[in-house]
Amino acid sequence: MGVTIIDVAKEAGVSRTTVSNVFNNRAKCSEETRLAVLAAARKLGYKPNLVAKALITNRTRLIGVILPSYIDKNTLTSSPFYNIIIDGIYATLRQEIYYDLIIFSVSDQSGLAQVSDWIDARRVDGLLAIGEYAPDFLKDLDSKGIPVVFIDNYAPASYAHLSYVNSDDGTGGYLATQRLIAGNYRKIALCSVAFHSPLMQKRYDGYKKAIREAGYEEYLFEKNGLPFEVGLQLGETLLARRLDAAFCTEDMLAIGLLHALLQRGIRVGADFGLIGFDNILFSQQIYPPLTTIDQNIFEKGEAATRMLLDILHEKTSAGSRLILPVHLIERATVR
Amino acid sequence: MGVTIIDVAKEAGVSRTTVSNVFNNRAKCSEETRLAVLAAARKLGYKPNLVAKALITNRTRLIGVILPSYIDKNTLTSSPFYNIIIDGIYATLRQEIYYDLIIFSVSDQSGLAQVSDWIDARRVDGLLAIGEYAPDFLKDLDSKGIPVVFIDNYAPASYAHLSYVNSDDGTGGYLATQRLIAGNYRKIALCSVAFHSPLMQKRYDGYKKAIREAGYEEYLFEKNGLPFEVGLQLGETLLARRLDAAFCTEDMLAIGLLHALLQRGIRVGADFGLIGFDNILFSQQIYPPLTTIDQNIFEKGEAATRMLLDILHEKTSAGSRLILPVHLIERATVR
DNA sequence: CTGAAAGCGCTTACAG
DNA sequence: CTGAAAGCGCTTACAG
Repeated sequence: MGVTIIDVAKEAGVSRTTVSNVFNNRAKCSEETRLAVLAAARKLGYKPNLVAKALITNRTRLIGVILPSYIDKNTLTSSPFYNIIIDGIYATLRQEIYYDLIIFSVSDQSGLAQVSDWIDARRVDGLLAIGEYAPDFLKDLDSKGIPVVFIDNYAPASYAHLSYVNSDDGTGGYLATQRLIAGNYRKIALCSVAFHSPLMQKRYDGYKKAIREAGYEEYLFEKNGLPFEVGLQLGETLLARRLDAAFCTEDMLAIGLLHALLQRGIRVGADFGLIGFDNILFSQQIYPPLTTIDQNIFEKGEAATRMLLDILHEKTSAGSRLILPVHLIERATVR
Repeated sequence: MGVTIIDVAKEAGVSRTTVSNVFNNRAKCSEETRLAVLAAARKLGYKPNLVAKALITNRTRLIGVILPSYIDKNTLTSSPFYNIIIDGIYATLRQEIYYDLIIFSVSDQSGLAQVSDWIDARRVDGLLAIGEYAPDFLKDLDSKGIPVVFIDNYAPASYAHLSYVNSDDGTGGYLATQRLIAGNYRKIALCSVAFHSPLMQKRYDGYKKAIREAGYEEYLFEKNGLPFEVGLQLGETLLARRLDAAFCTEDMLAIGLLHALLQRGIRVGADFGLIGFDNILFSQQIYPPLTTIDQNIFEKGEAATRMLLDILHEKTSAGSRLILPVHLIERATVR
């Protein structure tokens, strides 16, 4: 530590400008000096200081990720969804040297102001945000002058500097419900957490459409809380109401429900149809494996990151929108 | 953006030193000027620039986390363990204002050099590292002059600047095996991935001890790969060899095995005893819920972070070691 | 209690 | 092709 560009310049017998040029391969310099600089740097163990570089260039090469963790303190633990997204983000970022991630975890709505300050303090180059936030916060983000790409949030459409990538949630809800109808189940529930969010409403729209087309009746079960726990509690309710199928708006909810059903000796698939949404890894690891709507979460993370990077490099403009396709994954919880 | 400490100083009619003092509440200044500075800052929308601050103070308030992802690109997705750790880290960090996390994900052993450069470039204040690494890399980390705290790595004991927090792995293996013996199973397998790592050897030691005390025979099944997949494949093998119980050195392995067993119509618990290790959230969400060894992963993340922070604040010295207790969680996969 | 000055390690016009 | 100089936004002795 402590060896700076000046030391390298002295050692190589050139100016610091030249050293800087070599390291950023900007101005063309003779191969001779280039080698001399590199040799001096290696000899001295010189490591460029990104902090100093960030100060002068006004670019930190830091991407902030905003995660809503007001649902539960243990965001990552309880939401497999976020993990896949983050894996997708990393996979993309790793291809660009020296872009790093810094995660801002929003513990509650009142913590939003703190996150806002944090973003300013760290001077991140861009932002990736997952999920829904208060309108004021969106407005605040929009005013920061850095690109932000949302995942699973339809609101950015009304802001000039916010972009988003979402999945085709409506079609997902439709496909799931249609499959249940095709499986000859009669009383098909829609189970949801955060039911009133725009995202869930789209999934509900799909359900509604399929139900109407079949001339069936709607059965809505919505409750707030941790998805798995809600699913667990819903088992009893659905059985008492004599439902024989359920489309759950997220996998963890379906997995909780599956647990409750299995516990009561129900033969899921044969006697009760169950479809989730997300296709998290977990959904195929449980037994019986869950039939679900795949929304390519990993690719969603990749796409959002690619979009942000493109905006940063001015290959795309802010305010872009992308909707990714979904499809049904047949497994064992539907006959 | 763009408003600096100088603007605030002008607006408040004081020097920048005073503004700096107010924001870091260092030197005592009159309440009057303090208020004036704060008012000016608010009026102008001043946000301190952590990058500039980091350059001058030589402290970035950034903690690096090193994650081994050479097992699988999708580290977070496939390893619930890491998520809990990271949640624990965040929970602790959030209590200290302006400490952030930057994650270095090691894609393969050859990527180690890159991670090393990265650490230097970002000038992180300290490091948290999870899992096992090549000896050369440990040596390299040790030489960086910043504190690093390991989780699940026994090697740091031989380095002056590396600390660690681990679980009582030996006792865990012992408790699990003992419980299986008490359940009257006769042929108890030990299933493991990364069997030759020091960590797994400790769990194996516990197994061995219990098996010997009971006068039983050892049955070792080890294979490298993704834990869940290995578990899935092991089902057939164990059944063919007429084993009637298994202690799996990690939950995801046990969950894969459980899946394979259920698929073959085995009544797990009644006819086959199964115990995992970790107590990830998943282990209680599956059906039947998994009997396992709880190692308090969340608290491990918290403890490691606390330790790092204490070293950073010179309340503890580098080279510390902490072993956390484990205990058996009774659930449904053992009779 | 407050201010003038030096400096952290880099980049970037601008000359030559 | 290479160098001298200014400056990014802050902190920190040191005077007063």
